[in-house]
Amino acid sequence: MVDQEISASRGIERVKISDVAVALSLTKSTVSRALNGYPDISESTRLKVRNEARRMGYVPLSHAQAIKTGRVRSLGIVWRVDSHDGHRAFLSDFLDGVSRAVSAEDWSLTVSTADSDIAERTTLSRLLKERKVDGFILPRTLADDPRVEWLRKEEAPFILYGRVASERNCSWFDFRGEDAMRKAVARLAELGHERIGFVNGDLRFNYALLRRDGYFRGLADAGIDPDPDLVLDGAMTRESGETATRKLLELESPPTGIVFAQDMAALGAYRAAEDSGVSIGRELSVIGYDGVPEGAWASPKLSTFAVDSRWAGQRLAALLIDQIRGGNPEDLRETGEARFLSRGSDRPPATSGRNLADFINL
Amino acid sequence: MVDQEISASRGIERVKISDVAVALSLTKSTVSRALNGYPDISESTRLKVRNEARRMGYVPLSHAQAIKTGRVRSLGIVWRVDSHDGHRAFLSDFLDGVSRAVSAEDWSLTVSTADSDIAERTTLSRLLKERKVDGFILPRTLADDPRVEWLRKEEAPFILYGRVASERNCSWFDFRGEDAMRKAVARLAELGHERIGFVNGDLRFNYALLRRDGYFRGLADAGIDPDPDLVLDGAMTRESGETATRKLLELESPPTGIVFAQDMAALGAYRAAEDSGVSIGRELSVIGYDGVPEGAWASPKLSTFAVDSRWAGQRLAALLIDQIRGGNPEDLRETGEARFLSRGSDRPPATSGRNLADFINL
DNA sequence: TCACTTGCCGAAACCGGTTTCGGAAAATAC
DNA sequence: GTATTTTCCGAAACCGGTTTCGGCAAGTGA
Repeated sequence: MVDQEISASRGIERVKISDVAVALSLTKSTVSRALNGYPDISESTRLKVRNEARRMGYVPLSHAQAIKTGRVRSLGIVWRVDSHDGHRAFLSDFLDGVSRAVSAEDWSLTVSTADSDIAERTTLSRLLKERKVDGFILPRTLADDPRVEWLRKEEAPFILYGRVASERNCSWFDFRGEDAMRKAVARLAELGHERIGFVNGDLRFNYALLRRDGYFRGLADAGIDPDPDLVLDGAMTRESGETATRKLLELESPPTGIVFAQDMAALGAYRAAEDSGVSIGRELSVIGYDGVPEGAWASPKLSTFAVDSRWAGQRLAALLIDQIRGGNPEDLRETGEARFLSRGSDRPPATSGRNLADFINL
Repeated sequence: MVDQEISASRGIERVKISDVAVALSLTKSTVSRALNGYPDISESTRLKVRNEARRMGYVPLSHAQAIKTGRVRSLGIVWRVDSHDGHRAFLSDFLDGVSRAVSAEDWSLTVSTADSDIAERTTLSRLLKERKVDGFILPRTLADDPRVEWLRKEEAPFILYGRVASERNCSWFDFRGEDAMRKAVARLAELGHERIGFVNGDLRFNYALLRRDGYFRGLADAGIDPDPDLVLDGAMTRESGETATRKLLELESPPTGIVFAQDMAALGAYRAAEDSGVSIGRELSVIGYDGVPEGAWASPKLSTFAVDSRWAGQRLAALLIDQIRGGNPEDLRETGEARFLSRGSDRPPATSGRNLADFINL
């Protein structure tokens, strides 16, 4: 009676592994091994255990498991909030992808934010020391990323969103932005553009180096000599994209088409063009990269290479879990392709001999 | 020698509480109580322990603590990805706020996504059963939210982002959107508008009910009779905002100003206005709510009531931690004020006797 | 001086799982 | 029919902390 009152006031009692064991007249060690698929448990008892556990609503406490296994079944992400907001639009999709992959394996996701390098390092360190996570997904990969060396030293599993120079012992997922840039140049060249500019992001990021290479390969493919005046970098926001575009338009011989390494910068071009009385799509063609939703609301709509952030998150999480389970990091690398969305912002140059009819029959 | 090889191959050994104890010739129980501030430890040993622990780099494993305390020091959020993307822009700021508050207490944040009610319920249940989190932050509060009843039954701590009808035993943080709507109407009325429309969000959400009340109070304040034709709901995206605006503009006696419960819908008005040959800010005034970054890139810039999502996240996390530590849920409620950003989209009506000069001298 | 607190720490139980080890029963080999 | 595996499960240690309990030594009061 007293017991009942106490348990009533405490609410629903958790069912623990020993409860399942008692209900089946087994020991908890047998129940544990049955549920975890050990080979020394007969098929019949395994079934009995599994059914009874389900019936009783037994779910092991993850931290109780972790104390012996050393695994908390959780991945960590530290999201940088200090930089350009270009990537903000992706966060929702990206997290959704990670969450899906993680949930599919009954793992979970721990998210933190940081507004500086040291804050990020501090957070990584804390999550690792407290063992809140078993490994990290690292967004925003730098060309020479100090996190890589540090996490190697700490012997913490991790995977990069983006590739990196020092390849040893690294896993990653990345979209082949260089291919996209190359195709973007090819596209503009086919349309008849001969002066094609390139507005890159911050060169500290590895993707910027790759995309620059892609741009130059695109030029080479088309037999166009590169002009250093047409290449700018450091533009990852609308504001800086606007500035960069203005600069290019003020050249003696301005470009008729510009490839942007990032959509947000490309959207900045719209205002610069408007101010200069240049019409996007007619006097100035623009191709972006990322596929931000705003691109569909610009007029004309921004032609761009869209990346599937949800897919990236999903693959990153799946690959990292594989690695934590013992997979060889260097086997756990994947890349994906950015999908071209042909919309209104890329057209034949106004000064070109070709006209719209030619283009349509292309 | 062999030991050394083994420990070398295993890498850096974790320092555990017993290591600290041995180093100080104490027992681990003493070390534990010293670090956790028990009163039966002398000040001198407390200091010695704290210093030595720091020196040795001791950090307790969170799951090892959890097994006895029952607390994992982690909050959970299930983010809905199936709805309108109006809230996506906030996610980054919101998570940043939560993360800050949570880190300040040495807690962490577990994030999951869901694309339906049952998926959300399943995820909440799993996180709770496995005890991955000690409590939940619930975004997107419905007027009659089933999550509330369910979590009460499960005896899980939670806090709402948004208020709710059944107040018993609930904590929340919310911005007073109703005040903003009221002020928005007042603002338009002062500018001389007499026919003021209202485009609301989905009425299943509690904020929509509150904001509608605010709109009507604003009308009452200004002595304007409400006209049911001027009130629409269900618009939380650009598309639906566009449609709603079109409908209002097609009325026999269209509004000269519209208050939107959400910025994304308000931005849809820009396209509707453009198509109708109506100029925003001259023939049609518009005031939004949310403060999405896109508003600053519309022309004219969207006047709006901006909410500080980072602050919301911060307060929600702090209040929830208080609750988990034993605070009374009903004492843990806060609201905040949305900040008005006066920009270009609200002006005196074109047909008004007042002209711009009057407005400036207002 | 002796009884009685008080301050402070050690010993040990405990949390809820996992994993190792050993042994009984059943199956197989000879 | 006995010896030897094999199959399958129980017993107990273990993971790394926290918390309860008890007791020693020093301090206090009469």
